[in-house]
Amino acid sequence: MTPSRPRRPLTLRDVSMASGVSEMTVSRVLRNRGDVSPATREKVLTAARALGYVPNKIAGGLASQRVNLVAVVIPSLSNLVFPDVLGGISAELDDTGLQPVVGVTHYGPAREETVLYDMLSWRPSGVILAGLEHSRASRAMLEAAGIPVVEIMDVDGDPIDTAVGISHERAGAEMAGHILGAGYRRIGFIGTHMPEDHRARKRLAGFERALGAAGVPLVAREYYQGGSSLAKGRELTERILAREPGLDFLYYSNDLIGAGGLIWAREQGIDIPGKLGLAGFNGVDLLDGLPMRLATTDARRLDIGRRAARIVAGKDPRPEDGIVALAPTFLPGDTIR
Amino acid sequence: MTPSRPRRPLTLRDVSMASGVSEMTVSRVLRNRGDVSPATREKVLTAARALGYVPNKIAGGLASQRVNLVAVVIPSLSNLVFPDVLGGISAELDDTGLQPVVGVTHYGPAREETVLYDMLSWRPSGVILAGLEHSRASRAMLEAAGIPVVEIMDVDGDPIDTAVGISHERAGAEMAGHILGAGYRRIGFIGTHMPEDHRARKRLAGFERALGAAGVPLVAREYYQGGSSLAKGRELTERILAREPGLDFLYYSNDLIGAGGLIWAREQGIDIPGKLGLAGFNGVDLLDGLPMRLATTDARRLDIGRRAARIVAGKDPRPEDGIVALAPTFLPGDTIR
DNA sequence: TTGAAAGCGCTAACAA
DNA sequence: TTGTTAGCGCTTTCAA
Repeated sequence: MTPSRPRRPLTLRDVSMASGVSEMTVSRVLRNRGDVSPATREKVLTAARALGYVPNKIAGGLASQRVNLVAVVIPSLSNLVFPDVLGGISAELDDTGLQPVVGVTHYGPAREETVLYDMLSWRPSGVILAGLEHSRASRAMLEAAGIPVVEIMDVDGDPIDTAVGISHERAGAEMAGHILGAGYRRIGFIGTHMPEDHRARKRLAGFERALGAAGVPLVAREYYQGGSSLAKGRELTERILAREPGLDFLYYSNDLIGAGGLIWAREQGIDIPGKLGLAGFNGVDLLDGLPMRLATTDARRLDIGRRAARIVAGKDPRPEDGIVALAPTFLPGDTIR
Repeated sequence: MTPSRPRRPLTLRDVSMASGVSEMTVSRVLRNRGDVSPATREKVLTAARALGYVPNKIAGGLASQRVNLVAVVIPSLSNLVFPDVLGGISAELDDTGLQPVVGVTHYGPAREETVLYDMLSWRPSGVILAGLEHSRASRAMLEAAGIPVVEIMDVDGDPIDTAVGISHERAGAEMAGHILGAGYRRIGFIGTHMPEDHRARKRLAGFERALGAAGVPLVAREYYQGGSSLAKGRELTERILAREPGLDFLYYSNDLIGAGGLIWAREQGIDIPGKLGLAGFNGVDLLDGLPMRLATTDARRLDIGRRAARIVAGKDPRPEDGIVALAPTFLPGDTIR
């Protein structure tokens, strides 16, 4: 038999009355806290189930001054990379009783501020947020919150508390090394319109630095606005090669536009990787299965999520210097000779 | 100057003392509620900002018995379709003061139960969840919650409260109509291993029903486990055609495996859409830019998110029969002749 | 092992 | 327009 629709939400007191056990003891049973006799325990659980009681965490959180939430603040969900990071986070949080709550900023610092304010107002046990660049107000809020704060994805900068990620500067530089090592010399770059995307900017900086150190200039760049897609990659690749037909390598700021470029170039009958080499960034496996595998860098998304979660959960200690730098890994693919 | 790290979290009282205004009035200012003189208002805001005060929603929610959260429960984030749904939801919630909170079930009914229990314990103002199939206990919880519950994606079934989605039965049947209309007769199906994916199952049922009505049998099916990817699509397509070389059409349960099949078939030099036609499902735009555009059905993800959110937010009334059926839309592409 | 009292930080309702 | 009082539903603390 289904209990009828309640007019008033159920409270501990209802369970207490139904079971003839004090509220306090009901509370203990429902949280598996303290010693309760098996008999009492059974009575309480039966009553709670019969009523369909769901504890009120609002009240519980207020009374205990603790809330089992971890705020996770990321720029976007449609980016392919963040679902992986989230996967790592929730896998690692799973056995801790902590729950991730996700907020999305759409790469806007003002929006990030709002999202942080909203999340902090729930008094979470920790914060994981993408990037090291935040507004003054955001930093102030995080510092004042008095909880673990882990900035993820990037380690090129000054963390508020702890940073877990890769050095994008280094990822760019290492890719330059592989490209130069393969003998390419007329190199172009295709990426999102910068200011908001700090990590892409740092990769490009590292990339250019390493090229420069070898005396090779970056011959051309093509920027775009808005989301990444195969179609964007096609269009930009066509455009940059129209402008600079002599290019023999294209470094893309992500795999998706890189794959678009790859598809377009193959359609044009361009010899890849002979005449033209290509590389992307991220190492998304969604694209496995294309006719040719794009060279790229594994950005260690899953590991970043895991390590960040471990620190927030107190499974790992915060490192002295507050920085956990993972190694970006070059994935050769078929598009570098 | 930065305020020093607080030992004790700030409360309204701190703002009250710092500004010389009563707690109640501070509360009013911070919520823009009731009439407050501009002068008082200014005093309060200045003090709050100087201290770096962030209101405590736990306490607020308990006192007001209202919480501006909407629980959104979906099977997966890596599915490409759910980020779109979420986009629709948060776009529509944006000006309502309501905040979506996302929970992920990984297609497990038991996991769904846990997630729902956890979310309901925060006493959200409404619930949006994917699908019409839930455990007995989940249904009971939702019915007992006394808040708007919108089940999304699917309308083939009995909603707990309200359903917003497309009829997958109809989507399958309509696709069959287009395929038959184009003259294909030896048709195969490729999809995920069923039980957990009710919507794919319903599409297939509608598809077969419509084929059957035309006296055309479904010649072959190929199921797979685990996530979708281009690689999976290649592999399954190769396998089904090895088994049934005479097939002239393949209907895939999603665009990603369909695209994998498309890429593989082109590599084999198969004449598409002449010798072999292909269609997927969802209408994900991530894949725009492939050499050939896969025929598919737009599952109306964004609209579903928007309509669901409007109902939860009270912008739209709940329809009498509790069902908002959107029309799945055929997108022809280049893979049906 | 169980229970009683106090109070978490805020807001509803009412009073001034 | 501002302030006072009570209490939201739970857990902490202490006592039995």
